[in-house]
Amino acid sequence: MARAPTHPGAILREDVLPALGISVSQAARDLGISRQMLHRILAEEASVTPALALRIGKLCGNGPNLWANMQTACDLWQKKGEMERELRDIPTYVAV
Amino acid sequence: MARAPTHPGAILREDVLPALGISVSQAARDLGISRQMLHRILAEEASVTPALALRIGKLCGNGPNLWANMQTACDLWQKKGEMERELRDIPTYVAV
DNA sequence: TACAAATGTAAATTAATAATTTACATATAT
DNA sequence: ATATATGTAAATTATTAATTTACATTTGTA
Repeated sequence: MARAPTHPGAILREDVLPALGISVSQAARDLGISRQMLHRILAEEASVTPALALRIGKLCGNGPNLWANMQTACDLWQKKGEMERELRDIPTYVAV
Repeated sequence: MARAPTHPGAILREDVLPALGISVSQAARDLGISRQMLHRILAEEASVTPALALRIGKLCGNGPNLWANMQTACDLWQKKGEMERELRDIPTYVAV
């Protein structure tokens, strides 16, 4: 079993905000979201929706894809755990 | 301006279901979702959530990533359009 | 030290999205 | 002709995202 993918909030918290040298409050203001929302992302409690990926991507200058893809990896990992039983019942059609 | 990314429903409709040779109703049964839901995906009206990407990935045998990533591309494209004004107001911090 | 601004969390509420259910009109195969 | 499948739509329910309000703590600085 591989290990859970890194949540984008961890990267923001550990690497990005320190590198930018701005506070959580300032970053939230810049991003145009509430600081509570940003706190929840940094605590890995809230997910980075497409809208948030676009905001963060603009702030950091590297676009939304990195953030959206990290979140997608987390979503898939989590759902896969929740859906184990249901997924077992889905057949796999093998290509002819 | 690049063109809108392909919706996963288009691939399902044009390529996958024909190749599998099963009906929409049968695919919905196999996937464990309502056929109305599958119809909406095929019509590119509903999005492929992580849960759906896992289901479709199991059915096709190639995993959820292709489906989830296609949907993410669509989500980002759409939101980017809706958020143009807000995104303009977000500054970009340039790395030192 | 006092006080103002910032910080971190939590809970309540509102808004947006996902999914099912019900319904109905049409088509297709036996 | 009749049962099964198909395609769509609308109403409802469930889930998730986001804001707002609130409060206790910390930090900088006058």
